[in-house]
Amino acid sequence: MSSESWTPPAVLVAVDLVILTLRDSALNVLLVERGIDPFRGARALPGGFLNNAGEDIVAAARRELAEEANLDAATLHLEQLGAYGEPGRDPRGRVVSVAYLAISPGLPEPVAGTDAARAAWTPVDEALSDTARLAFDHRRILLDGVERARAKLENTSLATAFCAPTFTIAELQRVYEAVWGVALDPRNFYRKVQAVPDFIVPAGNQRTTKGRPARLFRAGSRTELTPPLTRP
Amino acid sequence: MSSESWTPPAVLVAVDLVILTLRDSALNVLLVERGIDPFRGARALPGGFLNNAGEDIVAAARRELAEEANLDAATLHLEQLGAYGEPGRDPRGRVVSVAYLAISPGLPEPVAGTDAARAAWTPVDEALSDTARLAFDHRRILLDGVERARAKLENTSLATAFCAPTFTIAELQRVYEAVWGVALDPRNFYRKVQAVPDFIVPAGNQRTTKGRPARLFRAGSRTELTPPLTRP
DNA sequence: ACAAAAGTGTTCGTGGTACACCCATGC
DNA sequence: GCATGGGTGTACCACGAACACTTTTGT
Repeated sequence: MSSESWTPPAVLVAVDLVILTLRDSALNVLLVERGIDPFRGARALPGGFLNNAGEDIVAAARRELAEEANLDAATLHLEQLGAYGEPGRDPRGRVVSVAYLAISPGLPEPVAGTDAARAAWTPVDEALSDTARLAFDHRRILLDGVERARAKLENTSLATAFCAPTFTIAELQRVYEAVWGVALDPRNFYRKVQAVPDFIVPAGNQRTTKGRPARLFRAGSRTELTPPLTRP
Repeated sequence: MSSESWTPPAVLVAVDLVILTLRDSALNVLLVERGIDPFRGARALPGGFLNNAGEDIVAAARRELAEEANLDAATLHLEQLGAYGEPGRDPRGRVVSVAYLAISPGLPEPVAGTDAARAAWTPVDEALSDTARLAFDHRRILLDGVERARAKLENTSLATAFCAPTFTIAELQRVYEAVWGVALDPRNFYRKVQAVPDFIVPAGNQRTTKGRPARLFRAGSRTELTPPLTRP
């Protein structure tokens, strides 16, 4: 260690949000167009600095979720991805950003006249394309977020966080197919998810546009999936 | 957002290390006895503040690894666990700590007359016992680190990071048994690990204290295990 | 020879995949 | 009726658990 009179350097702490949802059976992420430098005009993940020195980091994430995306953190899944603190990631100075992954059901309106007017759902494939050019290291953070979601679909009930309070098994299947980017057999999927105790529980009937009406389900109490649903 | 003249609050950033190894077929973690307040005299994870505003966080982790544990980060596994930033976790003020998980092979001497003299390998069971009373939120960080290690044994070649450059399959099995806390069938384990392409590759012969000599292996190029080794 | 640990062969049951088939609705 | 999607039955195959058995060393 150094001498006792040495004091450690202070840095700025920000939060960034990877907010994923399903739109038209495709995985989408919420991006904002930056109104200020650096990276003015470029697209970026929603986020911002801590409000004051006493604000909890996850509280800051929830606040940004409300401010920038008009989403209620109480109703959706929110978990930390990690800290991104490379020197030089922000040209303004030393900023350490704590990234969070949020999963939102359906499509709660592509945000309207709120503080979040500049926010727009963007297909993940497009956001990660070479032409997208996200601000800062947000491409890296988005990649990590998507990978985290992919992995957690296997072992946890995270998929239900993409769905409305009640959903059909086919809707749940579309979550897996969109996030994993694969096609699954509906008949086997149907039995597989019901074989996991307390993963999903029945909740009545529904009729769809075509074909036989599907049963409705709610998310059950089980959070860890045993056995896991393995991707092909 | 607030007015443009508002400046975000600065906080202190620290790194904490969960360094795991195997000693006598038991999972151990490196703990240091704190020489200064707060929590003077209590045991804590090795760690410290960033050296200066330009230091990369993972570089700070590597530096602490060398200073406090006399370990070379180039030779061992190091990955981020996440950020721990609850207000009040450090009585000195607002500190956000970025925790790292390090895996070290064998037992590179319980550290000697170095800067790390106060460091000691401690069985994880003991470190997590109710009487241990780790400083700050280090019990939580240690729990997360152990759980991360457990999970990654299934899907990655992390287990080889606990082993010397060459090792026998029985030694590799002891890693799994110690980290998972279960007993495995040696015969099935033997074939299972060899069935994963490039997980481990042969490297000559060895004789042990008793019984038939075992073949030696090195870690292969494969990092993701497909199929995974599932814990019973 | 005996003990101990390494390594092999084989059986059995479970669980996933593939796919044929039946059911319930809208048109 | 037919088309469409929901839901069921079942045969097959692969893989893991269990365990008898053989091999190679030290003493």
